[in-house]
Amino acid sequence: MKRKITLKQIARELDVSISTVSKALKNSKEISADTIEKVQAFAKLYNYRPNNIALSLKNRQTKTIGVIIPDIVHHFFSKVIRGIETVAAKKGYNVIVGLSNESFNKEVINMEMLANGSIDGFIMSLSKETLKQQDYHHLTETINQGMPIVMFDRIVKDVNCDKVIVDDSKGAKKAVEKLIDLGCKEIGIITTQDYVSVGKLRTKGYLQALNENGLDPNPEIILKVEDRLISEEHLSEIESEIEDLFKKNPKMDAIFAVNEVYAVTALKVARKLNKKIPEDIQVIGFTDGVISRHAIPSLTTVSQHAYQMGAKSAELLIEKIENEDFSEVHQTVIIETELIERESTL
Amino acid sequence: MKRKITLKQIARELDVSISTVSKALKNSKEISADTIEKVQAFAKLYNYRPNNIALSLKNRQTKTIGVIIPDIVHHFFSKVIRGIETVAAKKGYNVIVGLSNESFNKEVINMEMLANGSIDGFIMSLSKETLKQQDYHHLTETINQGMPIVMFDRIVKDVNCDKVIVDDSKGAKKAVEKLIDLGCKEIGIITTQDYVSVGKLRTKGYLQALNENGLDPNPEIILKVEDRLISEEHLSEIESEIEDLFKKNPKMDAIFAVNEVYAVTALKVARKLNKKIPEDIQVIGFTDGVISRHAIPSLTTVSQHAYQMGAKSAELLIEKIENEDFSEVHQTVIIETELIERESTL
DNA sequence: TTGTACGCGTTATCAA
DNA sequence: TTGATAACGCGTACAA
Repeated sequence: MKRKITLKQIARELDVSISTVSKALKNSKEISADTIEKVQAFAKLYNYRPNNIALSLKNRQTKTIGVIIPDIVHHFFSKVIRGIETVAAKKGYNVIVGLSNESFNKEVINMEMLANGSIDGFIMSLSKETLKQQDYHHLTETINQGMPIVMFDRIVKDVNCDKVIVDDSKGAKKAVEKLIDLGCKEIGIITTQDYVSVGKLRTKGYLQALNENGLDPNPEIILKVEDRLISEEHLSEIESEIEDLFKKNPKMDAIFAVNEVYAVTALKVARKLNKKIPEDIQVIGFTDGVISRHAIPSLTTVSQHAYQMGAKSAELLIEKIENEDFSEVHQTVIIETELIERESTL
Repeated sequence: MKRKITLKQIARELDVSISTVSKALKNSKEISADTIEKVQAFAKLYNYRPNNIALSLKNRQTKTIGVIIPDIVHHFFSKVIRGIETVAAKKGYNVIVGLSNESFNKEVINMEMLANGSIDGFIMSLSKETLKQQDYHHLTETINQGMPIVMFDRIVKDVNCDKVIVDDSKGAKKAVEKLIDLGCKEIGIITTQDYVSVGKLRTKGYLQALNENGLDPNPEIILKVEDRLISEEHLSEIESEIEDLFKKNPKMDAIFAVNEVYAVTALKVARKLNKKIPEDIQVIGFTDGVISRHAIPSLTTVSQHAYQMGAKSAELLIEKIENEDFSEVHQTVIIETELIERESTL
C-alpha cells in the first residue's frame, strides 16, 4: 500500500536537504562519510530507486524503444522482437510494443501515442494497408521531429531512415535455383498480390532464376493468392486455390511458396491428391518458422534470420539515439538469407 | 531535426503565459474566444501534443502496462499479448514487454527496471526457474509497494494477487475422457517434470480420467520428458525419448501430450514407425497453436483461449489500477478450455 | 560539507 | 480574462 519512497521523503526523515541525499546516494565526495553511510543505509532499508519518469523528463530521454508491427502472433515477428529485446536489454533499454493489426489507422494512432515523449525511437514494419495506400506522412513527420526510425522487412524506399531487410529477391532466386539444380522443370510459385513489397520481390527472384536458366515462366503456374489475413479463417479458401493450381498443372514438379502457410498448405494439398513429397513434387518455402520445422515432411525453407534482423535494427536505432551526429546518414543493412534444407526437397 | 514544441515555446511566440496556453488548448471558458482561437491555430500549425512523460510525472500514472513473460516466440504467449494489447489500446494504455527467457534473474531485473515508475501494473507468467526456485520476493515486494499484479497461466498460489488461469486439470481430463470414449484402452501421456505447475496439473487430470473410468494408470506409458527448452536444439533428444516410449509399448493406442511440440513429435515418431494416425494411435495435444492447426494430420487439441486470457488479464489489471478500492480483494478467473477436434482423433 | 535554486513539461490553484 | 506559482521527482551548478 505504501507508495514508493522519494528523495524528498528520505531528506525529511534524515533532516538533510534533498540534494545532499541525491549526492550521498551517488557516493559524491562532496558529502561526508558519515552522511553517506547514514543516507545509504536508510535508502537501502526503504529500497529506494530513482523514479524513471522523473529521470526521463529531466534527461529528455526515456531509454525505451517503440516497436510497431502488424501482428505479434507470427513466428517471424515474434522472433524479431526477441532480437530487439535482447539487444535493448543489454543496453539498458525497454521495449514497448504497438500492434497495427495490418491497419493503417492503428499504425498511425500507435505512433502518435508513443511519439509524444514516451520513447526515444521507433523500430517498425509497415502494415499491409499502409503499403497499399502508400501514405507515409506519419513516418516522415516523426522523422522530421527528430525521432529516429528503423524500418525492417516491410519497408518503403521513399522514407529516409535506416532499414534492415533481407534480400528477398536473391533469397527467392537461390531457392528456385536449388530446385532447378535438383532437376525440376515446371516450378510453380504461390505468392501474394504485388503491393506486398516482399511478395513482389520474391516473385521477382523466382522469375530471374527461371530466366537465367533458360526456363520460360509459365503464367499458369504463378498463383497470386487473393489478399486476406493469412492463417485464420480463410485457410480453406487458400487451400482450394492451391488445389486448383495442382489439378490444372499435373506436370508441375516443384513449388516455391513465399511464406510458410502457403508452403504447408501446398503440402496438404499434395497429400490429398496423392502426390508424394519430395518424390513427385518438391517444395521450398520462404520464412523459417515453427510450422516449417514441424511439418511432416519438414519443409526446406529460406531463413530470414529474424532474430538477427531484430538485433541489428535495435543496434542501428540505439546508435542513432545515442549519437546525434549520425542523424543524417542512413544505411540499409541487408541480412543474408540462408537455405535450410530439410525433407521437402531431394 | 526540430524538437517537439512545448507549451513554453507557444507561450513565448504568442507572448502570453504558459498557463494561458494550457487553458486555451483545453477550451477553458476562463480564456477569451480570441485567445483560444489564436492559440489553437498556432498549436495546430506546429502540431502540438502534450508530452506524455510530463503528464505521467504530474498525474503519477503512466498509462502503460508491463508484461513479463518467459518467451515471446511461442504461439500461446504471443496470442496472450495480442489479447492484452487489444484491451489496453481500447482503454488508452500502452504495453511494454519484458522477456525473462525462463530465467529468474532476468525476470527480477525486468521487474525492477519497470517497477520504478515506468508502468502502472504488471501482467506476468512466471519463468520455469522461478517456479523451480520458489522464490517470489520480487512479486511480493512490488505488490507491497502498491503496484497491482495479475498473473496468468504459470501462477503460484502463495502470491496474493489477481490470477487468470485455465483449468488445466479439467481440460486434460476432458481430453483423456474423449480418448476413452473413442475406445482407447492404453492411453499414454507425454508430460513435463512436476515443478512446471501446468504440466503437473495436466498430468493430474489425465490420472483422474483414468481412475474414474476404471483404467489403471500404467507407469510405463507416463513419459516425463527431461527438462530443456522446448522446440530448439533438443528436438531430436525429445524425439528419441518418445520413440522409446512407442517401441516399448506397442499396445499403446492413444497419446495425450501436454503441449504442441510433444504432440507433433509423437506424430512424427508414429509415422516413422509406420503407425497410422488416428487409426492405430489417436493423439490429443494441449495448447492450440499454429503447429497443431497445420500439422498433417491436423491435431485435436485442448484450446486454452490464449487471447481471452490476455484480454481478461488486462481488464482485471486496469480495473485495479483505476479503482484503488478494489485493491484488497483478489479474484482468480478460470477460462474454460475447449476441445477442438481435428484429424488426429477418430 | 551542505543547502539553494533551477529546469525538464504539464496542470491546478490562486492572485491580479 | 490572464498570469504567477507550486508541485510531480530528480540532478546539478553554484552559493553558503
